[in-house]
Amino acid sequence: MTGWPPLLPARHSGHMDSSGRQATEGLRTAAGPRTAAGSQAAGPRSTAGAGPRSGPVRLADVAEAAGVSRALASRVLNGDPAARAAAETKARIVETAARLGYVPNVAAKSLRGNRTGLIGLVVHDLSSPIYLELMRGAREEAARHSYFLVLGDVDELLADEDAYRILISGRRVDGIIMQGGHGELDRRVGDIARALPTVVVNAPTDVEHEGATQVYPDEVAATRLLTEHLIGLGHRRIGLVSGPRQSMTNRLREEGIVTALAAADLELREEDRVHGEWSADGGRAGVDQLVDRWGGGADRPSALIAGNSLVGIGMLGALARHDLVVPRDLSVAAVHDTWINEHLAPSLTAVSLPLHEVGTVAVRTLLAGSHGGRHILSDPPPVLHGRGSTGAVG
Amino acid sequence: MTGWPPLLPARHSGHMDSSGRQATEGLRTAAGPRTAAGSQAAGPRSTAGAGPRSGPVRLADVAEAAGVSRALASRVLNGDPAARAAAETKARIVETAARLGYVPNVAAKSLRGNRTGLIGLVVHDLSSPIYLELMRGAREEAARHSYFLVLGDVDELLADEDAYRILISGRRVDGIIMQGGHGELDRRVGDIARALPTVVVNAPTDVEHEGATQVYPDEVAATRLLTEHLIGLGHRRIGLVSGPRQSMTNRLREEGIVTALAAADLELREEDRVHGEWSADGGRAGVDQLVDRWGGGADRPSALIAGNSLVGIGMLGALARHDLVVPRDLSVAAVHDTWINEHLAPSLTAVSLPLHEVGTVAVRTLLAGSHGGRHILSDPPPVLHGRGSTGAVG
DNA sequence: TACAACTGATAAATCGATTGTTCACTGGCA
DNA sequence: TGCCAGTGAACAATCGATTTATCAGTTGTA
Repeated sequence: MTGWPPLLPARHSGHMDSSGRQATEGLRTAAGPRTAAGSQAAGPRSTAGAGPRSGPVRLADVAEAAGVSRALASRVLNGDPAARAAAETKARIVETAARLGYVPNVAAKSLRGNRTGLIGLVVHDLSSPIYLELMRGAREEAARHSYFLVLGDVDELLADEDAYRILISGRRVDGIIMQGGHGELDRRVGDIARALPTVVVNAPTDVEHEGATQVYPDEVAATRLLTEHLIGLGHRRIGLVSGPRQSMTNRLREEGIVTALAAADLELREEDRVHGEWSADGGRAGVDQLVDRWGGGADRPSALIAGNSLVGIGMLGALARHDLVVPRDLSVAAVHDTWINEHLAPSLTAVSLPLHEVGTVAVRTLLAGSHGGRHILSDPPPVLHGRGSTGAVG
Repeated sequence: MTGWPPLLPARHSGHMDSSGRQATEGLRTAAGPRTAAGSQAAGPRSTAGAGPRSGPVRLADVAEAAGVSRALASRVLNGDPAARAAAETKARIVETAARLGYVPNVAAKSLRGNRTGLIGLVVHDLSSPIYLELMRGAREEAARHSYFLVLGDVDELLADEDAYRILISGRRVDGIIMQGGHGELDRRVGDIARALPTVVVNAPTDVEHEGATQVYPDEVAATRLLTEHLIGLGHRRIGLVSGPRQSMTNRLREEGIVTALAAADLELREEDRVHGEWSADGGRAGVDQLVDRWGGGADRPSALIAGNSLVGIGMLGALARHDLVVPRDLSVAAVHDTWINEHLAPSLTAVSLPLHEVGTVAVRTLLAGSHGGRHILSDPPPVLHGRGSTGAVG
């Protein structure tokens, strides 16, 4: 009625914990002591005297109710082929478990089985709709295998030695999926991968981390498609506002653009590209910088590619503020198709990457045992969504 | 080198699992059998003959190395005041643990302590930037208490009896934070709260779920502020595009609007409100509907309030498509301030709600033992961010 | 008639940490 | 000397499930 009894347990005064946190603080689940019976050592089963048990149903309860041993109950309920039991017995066990509402205790399973059923998902950009799609894919695939996702944060993990140790070394999770593209983290991937199966997603790095598998979409194909679309519309000079120049993601995306342009005997001019952050602010800053370069003159690209969706949103806003009308004065096309794109004014042309699949495959790879190396997803291929922000040149 | 040995274990042919999933599939961590020594029953400690142990460092290892019992090591490392040990001994234990790189096994701790260190976060709208902020707040607060968040999905949980049972009854998490506003789930909150400490966030429901605490921001104050802003700009007729009419969230938001309007002797006309989904699509549909009602005439509100940020984005897009210029023809203001708002063209005026704090408080409430009832967050208060989408009437 | 093989099932060890209880000492005091 | 209280620390039960041996019967077979 009044809710849950478990309050924060009385705090110990001295903490040996290296951090200043309240490690002991927390919840207690409902169970409580099973029977007040304290010591009754090895006496012959004292089935008498004990109440009907209050806590959750244990395997032992099922076994007892079904009149078999815990061992057999365990095997039958887990579908262990080594469980040689009469069909009738099997049925009885299963039925009893269902009747009693038996649910295995996860902690006990983990302890014994050395497997937690959890996958750590370590991100550093929880606000990006781009990353969310990946996260959803991962979650769904994990669920399919009865796994759950545990959320971690890169910066926190790096800042907090303890959290880091607990997550990585405390065997709290069976494996880790990390969002790459975070310099500091990228440098520690090796350590992590040595402790746990590790998959790095969606932001390839140059270093081939020992043991960590990389999973990412076909970036080159995506920007190639985008560029071909623009060329098809008659654009001959195309600019780019992207993320950090040296990041591998950017380099791959540039590669796609350059390739497509080259095929049409065009090139990506040095003066037409700007590099900054992978964010809306970055997009705005990029546009400001370009407009500044152009100085009001007409000597400018007729189309701009946004390094990602966020950058694209920032660009549209900034262009409007500079009184440049899209697509009349300038076409804009972005990498990543999110739900926002079609609601912008003008709606934003974009190429979609299979981020959902990246998440899916990351989990699958992890569960199958990661082997290091890179895994480029080319299926499904990038798809172009032509919208209002791109128009024919002229 | 080749990566992680643990592949998917050979699959059992027959599954007793009620679902069709591969419950046994998964990862195995590195440990492996500790020593090949099989049976050596109760013989006097055979410390000899065993290698130096390959797996992770256990408490027993620390104890042995420090020359004390496991019990004492445990107490000292946990800062248990009941640990009466010479200062020197304590120091030796702590030092040894550090030197060996001891990290407690989470599963063992959970099993013994009946506490997992995990909080389930069950959402049904992982793509909304609104909800993300809440999620970040929750994650941060959880981390502060050495808790981690486990991600769940409402629909999945409802659809998959097994997942539901594992998460709720399997003692996989110590408590649950649920995103309210999902009819089907709202109806089952009572069951869940009976099994686990439960907090429902950000979408109040009428039913006072027994045992579940509700935490949400001061919706009324938010829309009141928004409305006052518009009235201050000279608007006398204000419309609303919102979510489901009967949802409590909507009713509270309408209440704020009506209150503010009444204070200025104005009212919210029936014909000026539209109800639909809490999404950008909903916003678009709402505008389409209103425009249809107006039929091109000038008999319409001079300002519209968007029930939330997503709706606002959809509205701006739709208005542009109808050739209505914001804010010249119509002002628009939304509930929720997200990063997108300032990048839209025009930038979107909005009132910010303390979603981050909702997440924070939800976790804190859960850890402190939830007591049922409602918890309305009025600190920090809603803040108005005036931007380009609202202008003086005229 | 033995011996092996198979059936149906159980006992007990194990996973790693926590914690109630007990034990061996050492001084202090009568 | 004898007893009590306080220190410093160890024993052993426990949490709940998995799994390796092992066992008692029964059948088949050489």
